[in-house]
Amino acid sequence: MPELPEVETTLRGIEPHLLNQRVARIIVRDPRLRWPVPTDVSKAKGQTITSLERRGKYLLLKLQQGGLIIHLGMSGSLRILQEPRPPEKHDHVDVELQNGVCLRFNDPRRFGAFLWVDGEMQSHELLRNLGPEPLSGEFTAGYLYQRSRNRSVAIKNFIMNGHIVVGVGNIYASEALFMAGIHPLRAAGRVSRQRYEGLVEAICDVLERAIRRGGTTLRDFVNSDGAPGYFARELLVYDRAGSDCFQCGCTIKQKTIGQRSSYYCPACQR
DNA sequence: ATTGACTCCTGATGGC
DNA sequence: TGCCATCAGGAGTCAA
Repeated sequence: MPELPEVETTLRGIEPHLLNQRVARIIVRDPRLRWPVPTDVSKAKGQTITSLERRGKYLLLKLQQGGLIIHLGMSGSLRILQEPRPPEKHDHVDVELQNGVCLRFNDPRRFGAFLWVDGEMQSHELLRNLGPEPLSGEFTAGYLYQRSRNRSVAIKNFIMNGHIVVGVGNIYASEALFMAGIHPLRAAGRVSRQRYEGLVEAICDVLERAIRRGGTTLRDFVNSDGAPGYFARELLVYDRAGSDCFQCGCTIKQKTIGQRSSYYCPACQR
């Protein structure tokens, strides 16, 4: 479910409640996530949370010694509870603070992750080989152009590949390709340098606007207050199959690309 | 090295 | 009401 804007929204929501706070204990009700929640997470007990960061769609909670990696998968969400509340269905993990606040991880589909790292977090296997942050200076047309040479993979899959660039998921990939006028099936290696300029601009623009709206809620995304995001009303193509293209008026198409639904305008995107 | 298919899991929705 | 098929904001893993 959550892409970069939704994870960023979650981070901004939880950070003020967690930063510089001490962990009282971690309760694991159901360790069966994407990987089993390790018993090591109890090492957080008694430690202060020294920083919270986002890397792609991963949330990093750094402690004095080690840290937690949290990924929301398709259906995960984090909530801040100011006072104790009985757990509900799929509330798999709680991080209880000594001041009584609780960070609660809920994930119906259990594709998310809740992991412990002993040493430097960025050297963790899951993070080590990730591509640049799309909203950083490293993410440029030149970079995408160079990485894409001689590659036949569809441009939509290419920009959704976290080893190329992090954080761009199924919604924002469709949106950015529409904004840049690029057909989602076009081979990444057959996109010109100039059109990569437009694509980089589109990716940054759509992600920044989505963050401002608190992310996209299509079905079940909620922020750390339990509120939805409001970017869905600004989507140009995603989930609009059969509707009129806002740009040219012809019909938005839906096609499965790399086992994911993709939306595009066959006239505007080439 | 790249690629594409498969997999994990629960819940919502729609057709019959 | 029930039953079944299909689909869903991710991404690691495997085989070719």
